[in-house]
Amino acid sequence: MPRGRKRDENAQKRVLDSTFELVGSGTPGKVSINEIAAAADVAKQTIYRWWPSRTAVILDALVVGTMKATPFPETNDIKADFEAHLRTVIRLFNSPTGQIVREMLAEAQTDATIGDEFRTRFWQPRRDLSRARLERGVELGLIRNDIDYEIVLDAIYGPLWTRLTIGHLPLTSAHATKITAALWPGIADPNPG
Amino acid sequence: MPRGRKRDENAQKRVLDSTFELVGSGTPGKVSINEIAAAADVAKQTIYRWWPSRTAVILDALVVGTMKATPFPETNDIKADFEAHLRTVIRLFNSPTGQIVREMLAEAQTDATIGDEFRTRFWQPRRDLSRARLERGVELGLIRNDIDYEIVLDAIYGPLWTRLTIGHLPLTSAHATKITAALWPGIADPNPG
DNA sequence: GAATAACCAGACCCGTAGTCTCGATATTCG
DNA sequence: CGAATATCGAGACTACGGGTCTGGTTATTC
Repeated sequence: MPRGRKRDENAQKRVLDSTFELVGSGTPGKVSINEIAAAADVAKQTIYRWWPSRTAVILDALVVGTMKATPFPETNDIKADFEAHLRTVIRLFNSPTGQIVREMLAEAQTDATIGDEFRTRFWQPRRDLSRARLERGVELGLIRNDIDYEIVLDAIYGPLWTRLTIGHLPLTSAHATKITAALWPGIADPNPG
Repeated sequence: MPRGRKRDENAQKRVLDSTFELVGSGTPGKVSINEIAAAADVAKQTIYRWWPSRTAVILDALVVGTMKATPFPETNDIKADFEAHLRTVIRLFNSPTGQIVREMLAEAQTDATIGDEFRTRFWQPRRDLSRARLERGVELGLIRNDIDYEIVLDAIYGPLWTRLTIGHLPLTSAHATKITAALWPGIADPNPG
């Protein structure tokens, strides 16, 4: 048995919750570690004992707080599945989580390590799910077997990503349908079965 | 005639050049104003006399250094025009300019004012050109007249933007062709003429 | 030659990420 | 119980960057 005082799991949770709340609340400007510590009612040192940097805390808050937020339905209507999935992503991007994603993205632009972690822990899992669904569609004969998966995935998520990060136009759930509709002619198998 | 010493246009140019060079060189981490001042051989105060903030300097360096970098060819083959345009954008994103764009994007995520300026001075001009080209295609009967321009534009630039900012996969000029090919079935007028 | 405004150099202020110290509190083992 | 260990909170401290201010100098106009 390890000696010494036990780690306060509750404090850890308060840190992540406060981080999610503060960063996600759309407060203009960056959220400082001091603010997080104060909001979580925790000493700064306690944060740095368990996370290596401010950004690591935020990424954890993002991943933990989004664990089960973008499910991928699995029916035989793959197009409808994608629409439904995109709607959940859109809802996510318009929620506090979207704000946290933007913050992580910002950090990732000038810190390659953060970029790696962001991709590994947030981006790739969703993308892998989506790719698997495309592959399944090919098996079922619903999707052309000569598509370039990575290109199609970029085309699916790219529009959402662009609106989230550029903010040139709002992102509404109607876009799930519009994007799917725009892409499907190039994806659907013209000779199904 | 205004009294006093004239503004040193050359110093201004050195600032923008040094900024472009430093930020674009892919040096990991942020470039500080002190570094820019030193590289441009200019006093820090001289920079702040002509620009309101560090970010404003970088945005200026971006816009000035990219003025004529993404031309849009105009032939009767609109699809080919788009491919050519995308190739220039891809080349741009893979050049030092891409690094500067990422830096600006990062700042824009936590500063709405910067976001506005970035959109107005960098993003929208290219997008407007592109939209005009789409509209022309509709006039010529090459493009469906029921497309949602904004959705199509997002679909065109989204994949490039995603690869630049996420970096999950490399962005090569071959993507210009692939993206256009993937989108065109949903764009081209099925009954041309 | 006086007034003006830019220039360089560098001190200075302030806020933030991250470290360090210290005294208090849990927990385990003997 | 008491020694050893590891956490905790509080807050001082360092390092550094954005941005301001001061002061001495130089160019320009009247």
